[in-house]
Amino acid sequence: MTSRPADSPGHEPPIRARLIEAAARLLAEQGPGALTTRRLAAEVGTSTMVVYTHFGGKQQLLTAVAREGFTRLAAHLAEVAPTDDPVIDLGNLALAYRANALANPHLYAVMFSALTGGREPSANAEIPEARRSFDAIVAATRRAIESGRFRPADPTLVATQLWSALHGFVMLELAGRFVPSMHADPEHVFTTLLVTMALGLAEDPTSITRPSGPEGSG
Amino acid sequence: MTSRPADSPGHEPPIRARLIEAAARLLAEQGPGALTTRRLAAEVGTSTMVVYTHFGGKQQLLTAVAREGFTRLAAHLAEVAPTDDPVIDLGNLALAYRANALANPHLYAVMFSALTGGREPSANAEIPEARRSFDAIVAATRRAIESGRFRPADPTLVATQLWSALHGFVMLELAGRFVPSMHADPEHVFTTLLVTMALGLAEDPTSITRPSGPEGSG
DNA sequence: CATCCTGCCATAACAGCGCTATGCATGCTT
DNA sequence: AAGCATGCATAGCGCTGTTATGGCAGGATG
Repeated sequence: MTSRPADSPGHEPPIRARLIEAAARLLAEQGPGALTTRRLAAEVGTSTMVVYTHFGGKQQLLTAVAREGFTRLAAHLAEVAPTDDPVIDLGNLALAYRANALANPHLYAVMFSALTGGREPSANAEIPEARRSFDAIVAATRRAIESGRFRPADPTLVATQLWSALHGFVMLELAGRFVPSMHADPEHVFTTLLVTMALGLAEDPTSITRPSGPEGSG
Repeated sequence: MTSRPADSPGHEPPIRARLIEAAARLLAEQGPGALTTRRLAAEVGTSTMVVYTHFGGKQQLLTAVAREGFTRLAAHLAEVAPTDDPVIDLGNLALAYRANALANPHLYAVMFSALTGGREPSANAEIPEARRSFDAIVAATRRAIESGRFRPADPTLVATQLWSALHGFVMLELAGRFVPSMHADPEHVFTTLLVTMALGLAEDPTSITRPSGPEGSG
C-alpha cells in the first residue's frame, strides 16, 4: 500500500486526505484539545507514525489542515454570485466569509494561528491557498474602484483593510467578546461595520445603501 | 509564610503577583511553549502546587495573566494625552493600542484567545479589566460624536467597530500574514485603515486629515 | 501555656502528550 | 528471484497538566 490509491475496494481516498479530513472533523466536533496524534491515528485506524511519515509532525499536519480550511473558504466565496453592483458583491463576500467562520470556528482559529507554537518568524505565512480567498476580495474591490463606486486606490491595499476589519470582527465574535451587557448584538455590529467601511471607501457616500436602519453607523 | 506579605525582607510581593509576573515574563521572552507549570515554579522558587492552590489550574492562571495584560493596555491608553481634536485622539489611541500589542505579542494573543482550550462557551469573556481599555475608546468616540466630527450614533457601537478593525489588523500583523509579496507594508495599511474608518464615520469627510499621502485610501 | 485546627506547600505519582528508534512486511526494481 | 526502498506497528523517552499524600507552620481555643 505504498502509493496505490486504494486499499480494500477501489474508492478509498489516500491516507493523507483521510488524515486531514479526520483532523478537521475532530477539530470541528471536539475542539483543538481533542486533536492529538493518538486520537487521530485511532480515527483512521492506523498508528501515530503516519503523522510523521506523511507530514513530518503535528505542526505540519495543522498547516495542511489550515490549507484545507482556506480551500473550503475559497470555495464558499466562489459560490457568491456576482451582481451588477460591486459594492453589494463585497457585502455578500463579507457575509459568506463570516458564515464560513461561524460554521467552523476551530478551523478558522487554526487557519490564522501562527505564533501559537513559539519561535518561527513567519512559519505558516506561505499558504498558497490563502491567496485564492484573498484574491476574491481583491477582485471585487477592483471592480468597485474601476466602476467608480469606490475612490481611486490600490485594490490590494483596500482589500487588506477590508480583510482586517472582517477578520477582527470574526475573531472577536468567535472569542465570545461581544457580551450583551457591554456591546450591541454581533449582527448589528457587523452590518454597521460594513457600512462604515463602504462609506469610508466610497466615491459618493450617498450611493451606499443603508440596510434597513434609519441611521448608518448608529 | 501563610498570608504574611513578606518572606525574607519586608518588600516582597505576594506569591500570586510573583506568579503572574513570572508567567508574563516567560510568555514574553520565550513564547507560550515555555510557559509550563514546572518552569514557572522553578522561576519563583516553589513547586507546581502553587499554581493549583492559588489559581486552580493553568487555565485560570492564564486568565489572570490576561487580566494583567488588559491592565497594562489600559495604562498605556491612559497615557495618551487628549488634544482638542477627538479624531486625533482616536488615532493616537489606535497607535498606542498597536504599539502595546507589538511590544508584547504573546501576551496580546493570550488576552484574546478564548476558544483555544476547548469547551467552555464564554470562559474568559468576563474580564473586567478589559472594560477599562474599551471604555477609553468609547469615551474618545463619544467626544468625536458630540463635537460633531462624527455622525450621530451610539458611541459604544462605533467603538466596537473601531475595536474590530484595530484588533483584526493587529492580529494579522502579529500572525505575520502581511507578506511583502502580497500586501502593502503594515504601517501603510494601518494608516489607511484608520483614515477609511474615520471617513466612514465622519459628519464632514473633508474634515478628516489625510496623513502625508496624496490619496486617502490608496 | 498547651492543644487543636486550618491552610499552604514539597514530594511523588498518574495518565496523556509529541516524538523517535527499531524492526518487519510489503511492493517495486533489476 | 534477489535486493532494495518505503511505510507502518510497536515500544519507549522526556515532558506536560493534574492530583493524592504528608508534613509543617501559624492562629484560634481551652
